[in-house]
Amino acid sequence: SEPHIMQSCEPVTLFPSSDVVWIENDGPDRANADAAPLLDIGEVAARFGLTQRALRFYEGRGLLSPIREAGRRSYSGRDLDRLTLILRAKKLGFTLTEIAGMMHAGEGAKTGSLKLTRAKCAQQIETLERQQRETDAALCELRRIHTLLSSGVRG
Amino acid sequence: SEPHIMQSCEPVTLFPSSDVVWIENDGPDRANADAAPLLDIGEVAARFGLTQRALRFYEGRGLLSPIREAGRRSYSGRDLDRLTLILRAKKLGFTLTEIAGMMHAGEGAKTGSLKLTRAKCAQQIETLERQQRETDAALCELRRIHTLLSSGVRG
DNA sequence: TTGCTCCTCACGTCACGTGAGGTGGC
DNA sequence: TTGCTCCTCACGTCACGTGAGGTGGC
Repeated sequence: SEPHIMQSCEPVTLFPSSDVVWIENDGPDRANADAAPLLDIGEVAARFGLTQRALRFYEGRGLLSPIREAGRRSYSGRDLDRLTLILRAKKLGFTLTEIAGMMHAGEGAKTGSLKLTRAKCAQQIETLERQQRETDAALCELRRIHTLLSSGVRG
Repeated sequence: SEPHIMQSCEPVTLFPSSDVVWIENDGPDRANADAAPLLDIGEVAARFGLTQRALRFYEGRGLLSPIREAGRRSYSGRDLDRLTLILRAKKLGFTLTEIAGMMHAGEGAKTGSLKLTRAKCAQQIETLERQQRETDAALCELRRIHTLLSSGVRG
């Protein structure tokens, strides 16, 4: 019931002799449990802490494709697995366009997983490290200012 | 000629008995040097490492207002001072809307400086710290994946 | 009939990028 | 006339937020 838990070890599959990782979910059982009831958009939004608008937006971007029942979206276990993957990739800082590409590359080969190349991984690390340095510098400056405000000029 | 140098100590003025800081520039002499030649948008963009589009956009947001000479924008020393302030505040992670507010609050009181309250400063620190934690977690995971890719499966 | 949840446009936000078509002076 | 720099719309991008107006079943 808590999709936001911090995991210290996320499932990742190495593809032998290749520069590719497949990011996948730990519960390959849920997708098989097609007996599980379908969820409507309100339920999914609540469980994942998203807005309904976000879910519709992901669908518009081709990342999700729940079936329709009487015009309403109905999400299967497989849809929830995909959504979990999307959110994991988002946490890693990838754009929806990038995630769509990684999903597309996952289909056929290893359906239900995201294809992440070694080069892409390294590039993302560099991007986030630069961002980290910039935020560090900003925090340093802001803390200096805040210290001035706290310690100073009260009398 | 290098506007991007890292400064370990940026000029900040304390307003006695108040929870307010005025962020200002160290060169209050340049604004007086009105004898300095006016620069066109191409020059300013080149000197500050910005696009002309960005400068026009800041103007549209009311952050800059260079005079027009024969239809062309002409930037004074005072305009360059304002631009320097804008870029400093951007580095601290403030939005243009926030910067406009800080500039507005600076006019009349301490023209040519940005008004930063203690509360706003603390809030911004919290925002950046949360962002820092999220990026940290992402980097941790990406490095783990990258290590797997590097060390693993070559034979 | 009211109330709830869902639906589809479609415009707004943020900080610009990117042409499209036109002007002025060398 | 060509070439350069500047100009003003105005649409595109990113990931949604936010109504606007309408539907179906309890």
